[in-house]
Amino acid sequence: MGFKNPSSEFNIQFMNYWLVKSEPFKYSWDDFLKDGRTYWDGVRNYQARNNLKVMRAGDKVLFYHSNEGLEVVGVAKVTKEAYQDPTTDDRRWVVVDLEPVGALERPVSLKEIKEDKRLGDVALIKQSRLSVIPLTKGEFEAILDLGRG
DNA sequence: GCCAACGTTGGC
DNA sequence: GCCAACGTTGGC
Repeated sequence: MGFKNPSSEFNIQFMNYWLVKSEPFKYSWDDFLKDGRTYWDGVRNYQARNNLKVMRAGDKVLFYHSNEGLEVVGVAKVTKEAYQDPTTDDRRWVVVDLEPVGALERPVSLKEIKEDKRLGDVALIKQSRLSVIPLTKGEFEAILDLGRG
């Protein structure tokens, strides 16, 4: 999404939207709030990695609790674009930095997402094992909408 | 705890 | 390049 002007550093970029998964017993939304900022490490899947690589500073990211909770709990934003994953020497893997924006007033469950017509194509449903998922603006806003209670 | 879905690996 | 075996993820 978006396009570059190759003749300068000027970079016109549309906002992109994402959803990332975390198992709350490993790294929860509360841990994230406490840290105030984190690098999103541990991605070891090429498709998810490719998604990390095209994230741009300012992109909005929904924070989803997998395995336990099974719900979207908050919104984050990208504060630093992809760089070498500091937890490995393997050059294939990258992280981005994320900062919390705010919790949803009400968590949005996987069940609700599945039941919402606007969200029928979300990879969260179609590709349940992918841990970094692109969303359209409409999908992102639909989830925020559900999170307003 | 089980199992489906899917990615990766390795033998051929 | 195919495919079986295996490992991992994540929902139930």
